[in-house]
Amino acid sequence: MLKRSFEPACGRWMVPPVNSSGSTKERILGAAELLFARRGFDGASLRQLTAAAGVNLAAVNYHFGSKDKLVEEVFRRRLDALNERRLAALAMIAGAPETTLEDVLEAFIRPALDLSHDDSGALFMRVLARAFAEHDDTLRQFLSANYGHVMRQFTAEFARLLPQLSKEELYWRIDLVTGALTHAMSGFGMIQRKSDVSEHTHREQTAQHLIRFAVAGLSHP
Amino acid sequence: MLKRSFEPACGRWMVPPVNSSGSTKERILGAAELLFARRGFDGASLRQLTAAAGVNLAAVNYHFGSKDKLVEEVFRRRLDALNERRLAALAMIAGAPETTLEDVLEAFIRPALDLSHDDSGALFMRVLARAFAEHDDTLRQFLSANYGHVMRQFTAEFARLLPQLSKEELYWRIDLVTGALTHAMSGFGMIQRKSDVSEHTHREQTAQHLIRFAVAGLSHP
DNA sequence: ATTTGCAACAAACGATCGTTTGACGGCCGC
DNA sequence: GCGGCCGTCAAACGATCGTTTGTTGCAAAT
Repeated sequence: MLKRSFEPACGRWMVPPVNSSGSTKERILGAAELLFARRGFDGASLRQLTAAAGVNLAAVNYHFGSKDKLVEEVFRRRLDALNERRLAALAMIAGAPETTLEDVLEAFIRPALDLSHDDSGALFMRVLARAFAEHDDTLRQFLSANYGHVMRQFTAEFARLLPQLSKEELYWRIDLVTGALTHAMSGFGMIQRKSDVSEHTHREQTAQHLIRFAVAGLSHP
Repeated sequence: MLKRSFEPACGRWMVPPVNSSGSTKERILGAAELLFARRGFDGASLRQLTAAAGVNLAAVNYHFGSKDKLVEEVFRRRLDALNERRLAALAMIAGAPETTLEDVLEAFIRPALDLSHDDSGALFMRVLARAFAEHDDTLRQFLSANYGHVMRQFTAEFARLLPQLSKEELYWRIDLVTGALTHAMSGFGMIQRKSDVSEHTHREQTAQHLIRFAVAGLSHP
């Protein structure tokens, strides 16, 4: 396949440094996050993955049952916490008369921003973006079945704050915001930020631009 | 891997109907577009691909040299024509005093819209969206080396029409617009449009929403 | 002390991968 | 008619894939 980025030297494929901390399960999940982000779900093999995690090849099928189940677990581990915090933040402001669009967007984006403060969390954002682009039916059904209610609650609040928009118009705009958001978030954990700004301020800037952009896109006449 | 959509019956994996028209090369390119869109570059194997095209397995390596070269050719075939039309449309309006943001966005989006009027063109939009999400270095370098000048010319025109924005601010907004655009375009060729609107009007609506959304996102205070 | 159960391991399984090979047939210029 | 090229084909190549197996070490329970 298209030459992957880090295989030139070191024999067949270079193995990221072994993360020697944590249980076997956690080491696998961490390595999976890294390699799924870099090479995709198909592109990352269990052999690379287990080598990077410093565990035996059979450990994946032992602890997770299959590669597909591992993929689902990678999502579940992050999304459970992420969406819980999103809903908590939304609950603080939903329905209040002084709530603004910015507040709702902040409630949605801030937890993702916090999550990506540690490196592996940032990698997960790229995994998530990849999943969106994959258009894989099984994966989409899994995500919509387990986390669809989150998007539904946020949509309801958007609808309250934008009563002038028809339901269809609102869906269109939210969909486009989702695209921009996914695109921006997937940039986390990349190298291409300006080297003179810290990763932290880069993320903060991203969030600020994203929120102002989304407000404009959602509420334009 | 994650169960793919169409393998339940028909033995191992179902083969899309053989496109019996055109040369071997064109049949391969057509089938590649379909399967790369559905299963990704890694996920689509040459055996599925050649079976769908109704050609021999060895034909890919004979006509294209390798699978990677085939991937590049899939992009080149569409992007050459697409970006030529984009630049032509831009040249008609660039620099003119009465040109609006909508005009420039229209020049960028309309050729993609026209391209996706035939089904395989629409599929290519999903392939393109996938490539964006892949973050594959080789593929990105190929795209930026061959078609980077297009984005540069459009950026220059955006800069002219939005003189109040700093260069950095403009880049941010264009990046976010790109995300929304990619997201929306990748929806072409999908099943999930409302069944009571034709594919054609669906694309037209998408473009209209997209342009208005992008104008708001680019020019907000 | 013995049994039970869990986790890790090397090794192998059959399947599928991208690619290469060598033979076969049709078409052209000579 | 005939040698040379070109496109197609079945078959095979070695590599790598996800998964399974059987064994081992070890700690808790009996």
